Amino acid sequence: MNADRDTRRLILESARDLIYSRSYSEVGVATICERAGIKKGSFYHFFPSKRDLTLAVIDEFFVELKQQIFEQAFATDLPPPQRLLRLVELGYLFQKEIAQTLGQTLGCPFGNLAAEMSTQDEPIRQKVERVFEMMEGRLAETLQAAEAHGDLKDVDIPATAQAMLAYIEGIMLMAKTRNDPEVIRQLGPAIAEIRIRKTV
Amino acid sequence: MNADRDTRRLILESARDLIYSRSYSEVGVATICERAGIKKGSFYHFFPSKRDLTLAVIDEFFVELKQQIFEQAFATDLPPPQRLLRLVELGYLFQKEIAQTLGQTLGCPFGNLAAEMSTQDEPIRQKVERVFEMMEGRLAETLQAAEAHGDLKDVDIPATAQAMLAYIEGIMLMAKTRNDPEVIRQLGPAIAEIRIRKTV
DNA sequence: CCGATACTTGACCGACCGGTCTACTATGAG
DNA sequence: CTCATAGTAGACCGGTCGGTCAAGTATCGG
Repeated sequence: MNADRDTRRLILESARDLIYSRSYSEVGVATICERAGIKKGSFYHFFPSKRDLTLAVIDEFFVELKQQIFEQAFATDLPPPQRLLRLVELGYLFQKEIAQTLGQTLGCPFGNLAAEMSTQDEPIRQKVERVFEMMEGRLAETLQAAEAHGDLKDVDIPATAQAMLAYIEGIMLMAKTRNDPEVIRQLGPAIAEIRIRKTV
Repeated sequence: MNADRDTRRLILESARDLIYSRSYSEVGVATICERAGIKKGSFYHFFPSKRDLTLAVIDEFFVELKQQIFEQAFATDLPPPQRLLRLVELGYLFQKEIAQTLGQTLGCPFGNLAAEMSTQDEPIRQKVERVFEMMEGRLAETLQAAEAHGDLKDVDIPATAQAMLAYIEGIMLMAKTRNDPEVIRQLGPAIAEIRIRKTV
């Protein structure tokens, strides 16, 4: 009953790595089990289906990136606009490290799943949508703070947060398509320019 | 030798629709043949592999969208900045129409393929990269024109064009994820704010 | 030490995957 | 009319897909 958690974690981590670096459809349950060093029977003891595993992987990934990226990026030691630049820089570093070990730029794990699965699996679509909403919330808080500082006026904060997330996702997709993390560094700073004005 | 072209077109169009509305991996050769009303033997007479078919589908799609969207958007009857807004509006209308007939917002066909396939199939990745480069070229021309009008200063035009494309791709992905084309309308106009300044 | 429960194993399922092959037919040029 | 070639049909291939199942073992509380 403690190898329990171990096996579950093993499955979760091998699935996270494989699905992120390839795609949902390209990775089979057999491959996930092989990488985790377990057998299919064990897999289905912990997860009722490949889809449910994927739902859990999304949660897992979000917790991880929250700790590794968002909490650092949005720390209040810098003024709000510079937190946006730090977010982009951390995103770059994350992709850069992956590129150095795998030789490939993988982009955003949530964006990848959204693009592949949104029309194919409604629960996965909804889960990614919720992850995006949480990211937008963090961005909106930062914009709120900027407004309080007097750095921002007449801006529709939720819409601008959403636009900034869209821009980040776009940059990540371009980096993946070009297979070059430097794209993030070059395009990233323009995030601070994005504004959706209040419609009065 | 004229049913020839017909069959090829039939395959191309059914593949375009199916891959766009689902994904590369989710659509099998058998399904494409079924929708096209032909048999597998005919398929492999025209295309050596599913991948080669997909390469042809990308070309096909690009020609189509160039006529349906880009040529209209970038027509010189409007001043350059408004051409960007028209591009976004045409993108919205395109997604809206699909949403009305299919009940789903599909996003950008190239972005979808890039997200799914970039790490899996190098020729497909390169082809999508080239499509993106062509779009960036069109955007850069428009920025060039804006600069000539005096509407733009000290801007790194190729980088800004790339950033604008990233933003468009991001918006399309958000619209797909939320399954709502209105996202494009709400976030689109901020494209005109994006600027990457010249590093001197 | 017992019994229940958690966990693991590996064989197995039908369906589908991309792709091949042979035999057939339709069509064009000479 | 004839022959070569383009196109079509459909059975077939080994391999993989997600998922199941029965039988076993390890580990637990009592």
